[in-house]
Amino acid sequence: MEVTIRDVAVKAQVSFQLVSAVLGNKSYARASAVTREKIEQAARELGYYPNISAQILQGGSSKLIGVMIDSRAPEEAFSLLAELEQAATAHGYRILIAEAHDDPEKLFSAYCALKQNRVDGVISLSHDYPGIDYHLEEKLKTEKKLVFVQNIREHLHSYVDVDMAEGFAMATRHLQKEGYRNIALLLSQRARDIQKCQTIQSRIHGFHSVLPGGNVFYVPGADPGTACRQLIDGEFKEKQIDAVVAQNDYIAAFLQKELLAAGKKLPEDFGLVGCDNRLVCQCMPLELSTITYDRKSVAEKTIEFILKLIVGEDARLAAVFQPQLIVRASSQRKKAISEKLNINQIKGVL
Amino acid sequence: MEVTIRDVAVKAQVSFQLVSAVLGNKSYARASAVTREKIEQAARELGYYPNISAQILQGGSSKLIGVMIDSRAPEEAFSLLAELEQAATAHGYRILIAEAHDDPEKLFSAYCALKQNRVDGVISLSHDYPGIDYHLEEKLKTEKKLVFVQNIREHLHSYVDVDMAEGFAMATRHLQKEGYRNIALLLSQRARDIQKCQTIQSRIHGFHSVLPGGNVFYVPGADPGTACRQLIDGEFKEKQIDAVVAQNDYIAAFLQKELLAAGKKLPEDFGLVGCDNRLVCQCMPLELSTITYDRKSVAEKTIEFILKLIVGEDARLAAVFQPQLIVRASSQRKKAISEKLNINQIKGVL
DNA sequence: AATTATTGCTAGAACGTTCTTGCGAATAAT
DNA sequence: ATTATTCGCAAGAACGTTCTAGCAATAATT
Repeated sequence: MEVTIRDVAVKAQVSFQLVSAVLGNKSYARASAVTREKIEQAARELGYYPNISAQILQGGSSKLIGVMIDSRAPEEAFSLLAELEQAATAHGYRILIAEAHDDPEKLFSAYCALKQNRVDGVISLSHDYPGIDYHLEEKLKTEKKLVFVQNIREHLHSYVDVDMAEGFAMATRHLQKEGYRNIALLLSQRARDIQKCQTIQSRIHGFHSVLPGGNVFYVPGADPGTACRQLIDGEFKEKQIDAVVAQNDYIAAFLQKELLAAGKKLPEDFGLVGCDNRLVCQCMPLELSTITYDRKSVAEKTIEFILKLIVGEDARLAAVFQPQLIVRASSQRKKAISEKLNINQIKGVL
Repeated sequence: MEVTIRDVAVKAQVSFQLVSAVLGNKSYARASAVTREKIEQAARELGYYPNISAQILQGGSSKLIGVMIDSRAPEEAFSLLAELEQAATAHGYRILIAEAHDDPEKLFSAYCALKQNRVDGVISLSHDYPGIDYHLEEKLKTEKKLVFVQNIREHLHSYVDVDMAEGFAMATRHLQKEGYRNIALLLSQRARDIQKCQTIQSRIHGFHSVLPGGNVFYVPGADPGTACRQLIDGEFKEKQIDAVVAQNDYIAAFLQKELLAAGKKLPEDFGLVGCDNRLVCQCMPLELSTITYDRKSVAEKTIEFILKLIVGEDARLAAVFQPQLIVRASSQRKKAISEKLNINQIKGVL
C-alpha cells in the first residue's frame, strides 16, 4: 500500500538504511554522488514520503504544536489562533487543536490528548475561564514546553500577555480628558462570579487605578441589548453615568444602539470606548473608540517562545505587550462640540 | 522516560502483549478478572497512556481529522471550524489544521502534510477561493476520504453545502413583498475577478432568478465605508436603488451606517438584508435582516460524512442545507410605515 | 612500506504498539 | 473415559523509521 524506505531501497539497489540516511540528509550519511542520485530518483519515481509515526517512534519530533482552545471562546481567540497558525507554519510547524472547555478535567484531558499525539509543545489559549489554567498549572508543574497566552501571569510557566490594565486605564484617562464626568466600567456577566479571572480583574484594576471606586456594571452575554436598556433607564440615570469603557466592542456597540434609541446625543451626552478593535467598531453610526493590541506580534512572540522551549531552553519566558488606544468618534466629545460634527452629520437620520 | 506497555507488564507480572490486549480491551483478550485488575492497577499507578505513533505504525488509526482552512478566511469559516471541532470530539476525533492559502500548490502541500500526519480523513474548508478546490480535486481524484464544505458541488468528491442561491432568492422576494421597487445585490469586490467562484455565482444566480437583470454592485473589502458612500451618492441615486441584499452582514452594516449618515429614512427609504447572522446584525441601530443557516447541522453532517468515508463507505455523499431568512427591522418597510415604528423610536437620536 | 584515516556501504537493534499463533491446563461435550 | 473445546496466558513477528557499529576498499599520512 504505502511506499516505504525499503521499496525505494530495492529500486535503487542499496540498503534501506542508506536510503534513510540520504533522504533525511543526515550528517552520518556517506554516499557517493551516483548512489545519492539513484536513491533520490527512485524516491521521486515511487512518490515516497516518510511515515511520521515511524519517525516519531524512533525518537523524532512531530513538528506539531498543540493549542488548547475553548471552541466557544470569543472571536478574538480564533483570530489569534489564525495568527498562531501563520507563525507556526512559517517555522515548519503545524497546529493541533484540542477542545478545552471550562471544565478543568476536560482541559487536562485535552492536554493529555495533545501529548498522546506527541506535540512538541503546548499553547494554552483558553480565555476568560479563570481558575482553570491555575488548576492546570498545578497539574503541570513539570511540563516545560508550555506557553500561556493572555490568561496567566506571575506563575510557573512561560506566558505572553497584554497589559489590559494599562489599556483600560488609558481608555479611562482618555474619557476624562474628553470631559466626561462620570465614567463607568461595563463588563460581561459571564465572568462575574469568578473572582480570580485574570482578564476581568486586570480590567477592573486598570479602571480603578484611574478612578478609585468607580462604578462597575455587568451585562449578561445572552441578551446585552435589554440589559443595556435597563441600565440606561435605571442605574446610569441614577448615578449620572456619562461614559463607559466596555469589556469588548460588542458590548459597546449594543450600548450605543440603545443609547441612540433612548434619544441620547452622541458623543456629547455619552462617551464610549470598546475593546478588541473588531470590525463592528467601524460600521457603527458613531465609530467606536477601542482598546487593541497587535495580534500578529503576540502570536509571533508566542511561537518564538514555544520554539525556544522546544529546543530545550530551560527558562520561564515572559512577554507583556502594551495595548493601544484607537480614538474614534464615539469618545470625541470635545471635537464633536467644537465642530458640531455629528449633530449636523446625522441630523437627517429620520 | 516514557511509561510503556512493558513497564506495566513487569509491574503486573504478565507479558506485555497481554497488557496491550487488556488495556485496549480487544476481542481476543482473554484474561481472568484478577489479572485484568492487576494490569489496570499497574497502568494507573504508573500513569501509562498509549503511544499513538506506535499504534498508528502497526496499522491503527490516528483519530485525527485534517481540516484545510485559509487562516485569513472570513470569520464564518472559523465559527464553522469551532463547530466541526465540537462534532469531531463528540466522536472521539481531533482536528488537525493545515494552512491553505489561495495558492493551489500550497493547498496541495497542506494536504500532503495532513496525510503525513496520518489523518483519517480530510475536510476542505477554504471558502471563497474558487478554482483552487477544483485544482485540488484534479490532483485528488483517488482520494476517497475527503469532504468539501460549502465550496464545491457536482464534482467527484463528497460535499456539504448550503443552497445560498435559494437564500438570496428568498431575501430578494422578501424585499419585493415589503414593497421595495428597485433591489440590488451588493457583493464584496475580493471575489469579483473570479468568474468561477461558486459562492459568488450562486448568490448572483439566486438574485437573478427573482430579478433577471437586476443590478449588481461591488464594494472593496478594504474600505467598504467610502465605497458605500460613493454608491449612495452615485449609482444608487442614479438607478433609484431602494433596497440591497448584501453578500454578508458587515457589508450591510457599513451600508446602513452610510445610509443613516446620508439622512435616509430607514427602513422606509431603503431596505437591507445581510448574510451570515453575525452578532453585528443585532447591535446595529436598525437590526439587520439576514440570511443564515444552521452551522451546527452543517458541521455535524460533515463529520458524519467523513466518519462514514473513514469506515470505508465507498460513495459520494452529498448534502445541501436550506438557508433561512431572519427578518428584522432593517427590511420591514410595511410594518415601519403602518406602525411608524422606527420614526418614533429613533426620532430623538440627536 | 607500513600504518592510519576516510569513503561507501551493509547489518543489527531499537522505538511501542497490535495481532496471530501456540501451548498447557481446566472445563465441557460426546 | 476419551476427545473437544475453551480459558489464560506467552512468544514471535511486524509496522517504518533512525542510529550505531562494523567491514571492506581506497586514500592519506608517516
